[in-house]
Amino acid sequence: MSEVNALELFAESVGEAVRSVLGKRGLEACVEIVEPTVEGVDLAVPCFPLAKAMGKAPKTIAEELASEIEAKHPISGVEASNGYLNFTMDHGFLVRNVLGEIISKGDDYGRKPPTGLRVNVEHTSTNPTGPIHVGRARNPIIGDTLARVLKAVGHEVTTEYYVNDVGKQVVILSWGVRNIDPGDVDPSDRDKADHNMVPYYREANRRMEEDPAVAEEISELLRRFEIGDREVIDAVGETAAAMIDGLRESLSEIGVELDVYTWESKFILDGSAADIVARLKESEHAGTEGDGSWYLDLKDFGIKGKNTRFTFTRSDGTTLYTTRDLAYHMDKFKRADRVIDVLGEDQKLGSRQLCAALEILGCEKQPEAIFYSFVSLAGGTKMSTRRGTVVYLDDLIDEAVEMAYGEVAKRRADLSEGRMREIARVIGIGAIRYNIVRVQPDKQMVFNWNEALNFEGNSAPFLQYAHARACTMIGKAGGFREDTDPAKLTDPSEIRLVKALSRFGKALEVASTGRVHLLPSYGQEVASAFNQFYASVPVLSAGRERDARLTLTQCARVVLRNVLGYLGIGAPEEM
RNA sequence: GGGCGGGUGGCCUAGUCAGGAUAUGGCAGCAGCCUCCUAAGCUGCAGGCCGGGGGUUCGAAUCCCUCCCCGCUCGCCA
Repeated sequence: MSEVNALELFAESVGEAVRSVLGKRGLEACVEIVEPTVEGVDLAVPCFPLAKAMGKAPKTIAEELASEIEAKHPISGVEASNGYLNFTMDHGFLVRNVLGEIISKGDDYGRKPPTGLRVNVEHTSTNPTGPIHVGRARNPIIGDTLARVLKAVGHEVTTEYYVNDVGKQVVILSWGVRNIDPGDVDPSDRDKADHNMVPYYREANRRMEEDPAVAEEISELLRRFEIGDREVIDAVGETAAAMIDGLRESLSEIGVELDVYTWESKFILDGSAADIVARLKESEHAGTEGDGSWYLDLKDFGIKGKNTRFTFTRSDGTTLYTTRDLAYHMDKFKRADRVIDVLGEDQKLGSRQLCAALEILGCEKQPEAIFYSFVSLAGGTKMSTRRGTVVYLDDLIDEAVEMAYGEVAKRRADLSEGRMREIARVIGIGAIRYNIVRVQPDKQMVFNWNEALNFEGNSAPFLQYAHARACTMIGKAGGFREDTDPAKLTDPSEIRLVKALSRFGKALEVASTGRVHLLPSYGQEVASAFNQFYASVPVLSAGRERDARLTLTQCARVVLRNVLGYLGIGAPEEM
């Protein structure tokens, strides 16, 4: 069938039709085509901008133009309404093209051909000083979804975790794990590498604050670390690695696997951070306090405020976080054409400083950052591992899976225990991912158990349910012939569903520009349209329409499964 | 105090970049729908000065100005 998307073809035809009647009047106004908000219209052209040039009321213009435009394939109708030219798409064209395209492309429906562009997505990168908590959980979920969607639009994507194994917090943790007697701390609530270290981390912080000797010991470790003392670096690295193992397990639970783990200490050890320092010192924007510390003055780079300085070395000559991050970004640009960083909103200034410094270093490209606001607890409490005000991702997963199990057990007593557990995992974890990714990243979120565990309406289980329904129907059908005859798919619910399916490619494209929060709404739209179709017309017991309706069901199933897939959510065949 | 981001029915949320018709969905509420393909569903009802106030425009949730509230940030921290 057709390789060209029905929607695009239709939009082109509308544009041509309108341009043609305007051309007769000697007008070359650019034609604006909008998505209509009224029922039964597929595309609309507002005539308001034409009013001035034509010296007439928009309403009159619309009527005049409508009478001249001939509704030829694939346009089935043109109407004037309130100053708009309303176009409807030929039903047969729509149905045959959309269903035909889905059948011929299968799981590739909506995907774009390879672009050859290498895109590096850095996400998660949480400090290895504690388990992943819900406050930071947006990061892996947004990052992983973005990576999946970028692959869908044809890019070569690498995902990467930048492990912060340098710095005070991880040194404190490492000190705690080595120096605190297990008897001095309460055991953790969960026997898992990352959770097991939490009590030591809290206790180490407490001791450091209370005991100057401990504080001095930790400062000494830090000094040795930063001048490149192999023994200290290895010890801290070992602690960080154990922590990362725990984090990786949690990430894997929610369907997030990263391709590359890059350790920050690498840039100290291989001298690239020192090289960055040397190059920055040459810059005309560089300055020094005379005590050995160096900074860049970034007032010419759009950094405002009373302090436009970005310090890149301490007075003892050691590097700072952002300096090492510069070395890291230079490294990433050697490996990728586009570099995307998914970062917490607290990194905004640092990211701008990094971009400015990259420019100073002569780097032609800039990383693209996606910032997200932190998730807080009710009442605005910030999540903090050290203070113990925290909901861990692992606990949220357990809770969601347990609740999903209750729901499955309630309605599917016919399934085996193992099968019920399996389905419950996919549903519970899906609910978490969906609930987090559905919100625009820069909007602050307050964690709420009821919402996080919502299994209805705008939720992953809603999509999964529609998908499972489609699967059972096809299973029960026992074979059918593909039929895309438009004459057999005329119910409004069928047309609505086909239209929803036709927008898949567009939805992926939009999501790939960084607006991943729009993909869940698209999925919701498809699932909702499918459920309406399911409720409005019989499928298995239908007469001459049976094959056509099963074909539509099959197409909806493909799209639903793939939307869920791009969201990193499983699509069980029964639930 | 400066910078950046957010403020949309009781609650959550889309739309804001590229201004257009009765502002998108969901949750909770109310009223219905399982002798028929999974009721995690469907149908209907109710609920809004799109934070406040000015302005630009034929037209503003969207653009401009201003004020208010919330978050982040302004370290030789990471």
